[in-house]
Amino acid sequence: MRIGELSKQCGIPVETIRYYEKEGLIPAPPRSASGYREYSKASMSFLSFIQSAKAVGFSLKECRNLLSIFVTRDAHTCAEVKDLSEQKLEDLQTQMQALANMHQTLKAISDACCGGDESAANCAILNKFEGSET
Amino acid sequence: MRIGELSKQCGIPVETIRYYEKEGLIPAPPRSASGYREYSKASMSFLSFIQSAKAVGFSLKECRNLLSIFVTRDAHTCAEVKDLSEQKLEDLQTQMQALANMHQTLKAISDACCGGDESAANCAILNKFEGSET
DNA sequence: ATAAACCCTGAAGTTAGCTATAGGGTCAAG
DNA sequence: CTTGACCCTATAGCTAACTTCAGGGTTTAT
Repeated sequence: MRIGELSKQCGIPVETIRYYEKEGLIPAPPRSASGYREYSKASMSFLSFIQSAKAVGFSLKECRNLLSIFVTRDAHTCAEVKDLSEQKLEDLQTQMQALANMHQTLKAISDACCGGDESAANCAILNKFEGSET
Repeated sequence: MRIGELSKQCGIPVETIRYYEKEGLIPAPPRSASGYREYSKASMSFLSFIQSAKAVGFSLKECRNLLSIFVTRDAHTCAEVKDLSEQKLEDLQTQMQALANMHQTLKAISDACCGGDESAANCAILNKFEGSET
């Protein structure tokens, strides 16, 4: 299968597949006589692995680590993999908490504003931004 | 006040202050005979405005808009300012929802793994990443 | 008067994850 | 046999928000 076909199958742009190869996420496939990449179905596992891991918040760098564990999984433990998952779960919660804090703060600021058609000369939101130690 | 002093007062690096000026967030201050920027206390309002707005999730571009409204606030309405706040509140919620979805998905995947010291050859997490349409 | 600490500009580098461009070779259909 | 779709490489560009660097002038304290 050539790169265009693989791209269609997994919904990842051709350039992105080549980019992943360059970044060492997926192995370089064999080439045809004319230099075209020739992929097997196994290549799709790698790409769907990346898609899945990205979808739950892993960075490409982290995907690369996960993939390298995956290909040598006999030499790794479940504990190791689960640790990475749980670390990421914590990351996600930390990020959610940060957003929640921003939301709460902004909500309080926003609620103090009348939102009317009068001039913003004394707008509570602008005043808060100017003066407070938010 | 020179830039180093201003930097110390508001806790923003000197380079960042110059960067904000270049990006049009803060007005260019007058210069001394030798070309040094001379700031007044009013400059601190702008910087703390930026800090506050950034802290609740506004991008620098959005900060620039907010600041331009701020400096001409007599010609703007509370409604306009509040609309921007509420839009940002929605943004934050959307981002939180996205993170919550990731967290939920990863939690389910992670929970399926024993986390033990045995080989990851059949690790549920790796299997999910490889095979599923998460 | 000299050294440390400060200031200036303009340009380039950083991170992440691509996307686009230039310039060229290959393959399949009609 | 040529046209269009496909493939290749290497390099540059994109966004965001800075940070660093190179090279040079100024102020302040001793």
